[in-house]
Amino acid sequence: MNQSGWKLFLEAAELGSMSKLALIHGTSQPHISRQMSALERECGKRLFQRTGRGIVLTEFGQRIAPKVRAWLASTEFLENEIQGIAATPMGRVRLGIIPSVANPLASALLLRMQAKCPHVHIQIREGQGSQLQHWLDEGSLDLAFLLRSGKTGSADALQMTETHTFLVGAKGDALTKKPNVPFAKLDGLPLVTFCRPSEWRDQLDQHARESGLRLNVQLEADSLALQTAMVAKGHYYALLGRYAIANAPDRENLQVSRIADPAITRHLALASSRAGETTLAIRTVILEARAVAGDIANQLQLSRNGLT
Amino acid sequence: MNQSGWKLFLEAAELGSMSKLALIHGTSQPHISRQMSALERECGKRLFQRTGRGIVLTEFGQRIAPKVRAWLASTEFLENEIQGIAATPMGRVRLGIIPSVANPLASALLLRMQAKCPHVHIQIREGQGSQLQHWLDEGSLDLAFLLRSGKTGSADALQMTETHTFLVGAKGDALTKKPNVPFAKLDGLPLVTFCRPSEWRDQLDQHARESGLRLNVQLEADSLALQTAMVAKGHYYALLGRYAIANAPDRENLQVSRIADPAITRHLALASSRAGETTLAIRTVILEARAVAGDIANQLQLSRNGLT
DNA sequence: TCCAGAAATACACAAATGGTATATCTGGTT
DNA sequence: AACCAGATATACCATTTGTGTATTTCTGGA
Repeated sequence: MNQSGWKLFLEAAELGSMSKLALIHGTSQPHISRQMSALERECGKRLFQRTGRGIVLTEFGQRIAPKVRAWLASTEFLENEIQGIAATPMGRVRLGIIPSVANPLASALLLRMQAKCPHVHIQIREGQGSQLQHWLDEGSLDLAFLLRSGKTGSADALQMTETHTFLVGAKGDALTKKPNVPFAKLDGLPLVTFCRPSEWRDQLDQHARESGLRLNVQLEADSLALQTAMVAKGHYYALLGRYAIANAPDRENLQVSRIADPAITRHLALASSRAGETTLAIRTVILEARAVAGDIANQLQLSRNGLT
Repeated sequence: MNQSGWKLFLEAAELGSMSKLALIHGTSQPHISRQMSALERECGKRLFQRTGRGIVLTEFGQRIAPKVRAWLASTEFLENEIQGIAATPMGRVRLGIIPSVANPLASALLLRMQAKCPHVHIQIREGQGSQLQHWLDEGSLDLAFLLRSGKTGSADALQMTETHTFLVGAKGDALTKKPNVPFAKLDGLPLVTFCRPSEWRDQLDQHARESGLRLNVQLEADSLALQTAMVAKGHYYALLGRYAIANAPDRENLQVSRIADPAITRHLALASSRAGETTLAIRTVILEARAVAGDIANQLQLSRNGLT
C-alpha cells in the first residue's frame, strides 16, 4: 500500500485527468500514468477508464475510493500522532543537586515537571559539588545544580541566580550583628567549612591569599546540619550561601552577615553532561529548572529580608 | 509510512534482536539496521535502545508500537478488502440474444446474476443471429446467444445444448402428424423462413442442395409470431428449433415433427466478442449462462415430450 | 478521415535499495 | 583493567527502481 500513489489516485479521480494532476504536482505526465498503472497492477483490475478526454473511475475504482480515502486519513492521523509523541518530552533525566538547594529546588522542579510532562522520569541524586561534577563527567548524571565561583564562566553550564556569601554566627554574636562584615574580619576566625576536594574551599583560600589573611579552618564537615549546629553553640563561624542558610535546620539560633570588601559571590549553575545526547526531556528540564530557580531566588530574597 | 519497515519494527521489538530478525527473513543484518534507522530518522527520535546484547524499545518506541500495530492491521485489512472487491464480478456486460431464446434464457439468467452478483449490470439486446454477430465483431456486445449450425465449431463461441429442427404445421396437418418427417418431404413445400442474410437460411439451402431438392420459400419474416400465425392458418410450414417452438405464442394450434434423413441440427452457442477485454463479470456471466442454458434445455426436453 | 488532446511506451540517467566486508559498540568475563 | 563474544553501525559496490524527456498510441469529436 503505497501512500503517495493512492493519494494521487484520489486526486486524479477528482480531477479526471492525469496530465493536469502532473502539472499541479510539478511532475511529468508519464510519472502519474505509471503510478496509476502500478496500482492497477497491484489490484489486478482497472481503476480508471481511459477516454480520449481524460479518465473516469471504473466501477471498481468507485467502490474502493472511499475506503482508500478513509485509510489515507487514518494514516495521516497516525503520522501526526507519532510526530506529536516524538515532540513530547519523555524518558529519564538524572539530575544531581547539592544538599543546600535540594529542598526548595528539587521539590518545586518535580512538581512542575510532573504537571507539564508526566512522561519524563526524573531521578535525583544528591552530593557535594565535586562529586556531582565527577558524575557529570562520567556520564552517570545528565544535569546537576552546582554552586560555582563567579569568575569561571564555563560553557557546559547555564549560569543562574547569583548569590552572596554570608558569615554565619550564633544568635547574639557581636561580629555578625551588622548586615555586612568586611572579609578582613575573617582573619584567624575559627571556621567550619566543607571537606576537600572542593572548588568552594579552593575559592575561599584564593580570596584569603589575595587579601593577605589566614583562614583558620578548625572543622571540616560536609554535613550542613552539623555545621549549623556547631555554629549555633557559639564555637565556630560558617561561610554559607543563601540556599544553605534557608535550609539550615536551626535557623532561629543563627545570625548572618553578608561578607563585603570584597564580596564573595557564587552563582547557581545548571551544568549538563557532555557525554550522551541532550534529549528533549533534558532540554525541557533545563528550561523548567531555570524557571524554578528564578522563583526560588525571589522567595529567598524575600525571606532573607525577613531574616537579617 | 512504509508498511514493511514498520512491520519489521514490530517484529524486531518482539524479538529484541535485529540480527535474528534478519536471519528469520533471510536478509542481511545491515538491511534491518538501516530500515530501523530510517524509521528513527523519520520520527526524529530513537525507537530502540541498542544494548550490547540486542535492542529494547525506548519509551517512545513503546508508546507508538501499539498505534503502529493498529495501523498495520487496518492497512492489511484494506488490502484484503480491495482484493475481495477486485475478485467480485462487477461492471457492465452487454448480452445479445435471439428472440427465440429471449424469454426463458434471459429472465433466468438475470435472476441468477442478480442473486449472485448484484454488482454486474447486464444489458440485453435482442436481434437476429447475423445482427448479433455483427455487433459482436463491432465490439458493441460482449456476449451473445446464437444458434449455429452443428458443423462449424468456431473457437470464439461456447457450444451448448444441441437442438434438432422441426417442421411446423397447423394442427391436424397430415405431414406433421408423425413424430418424424424425412427431409425429402420438404421438396416444394410452401415455407416461411427468416430473412437473409442468415446463416440458418444458408445452412438450409446447403442441405437442400446436398439432398437434391428445392426449398419453396414463399414468405420471409423475422417475426416468430408472424411465422407461427401463418403456419397456424394452414398456409405455410415453418422450420424451427425447440426454443422457438416453446416460445410460439399460439403453440396449441401448431403441430411439429422432427426432420430426419438427414436430421438438421443446430446448437445454442454463447459467442464472445474478440474485441475488448474479457472481464471477470463477463466470465461469470458465461459460467452462469451455461448453467441456465442447461436448465432450460432440460425443461424443453420435458415439455417437448408433452408436446409431440 | 483527420485532428487535437490525452495516456502509454521507449529510453537514458539519477537515486534508492540491498548485499558483503568491515568497523564500532556494549556487557560480561578473566 | 583489558579483553572477548555478540550485536549494531558504516563503507562500499552491484543492482534495482524510480523519474524525466521524447515519442508513440489511443480516443473522441469535427
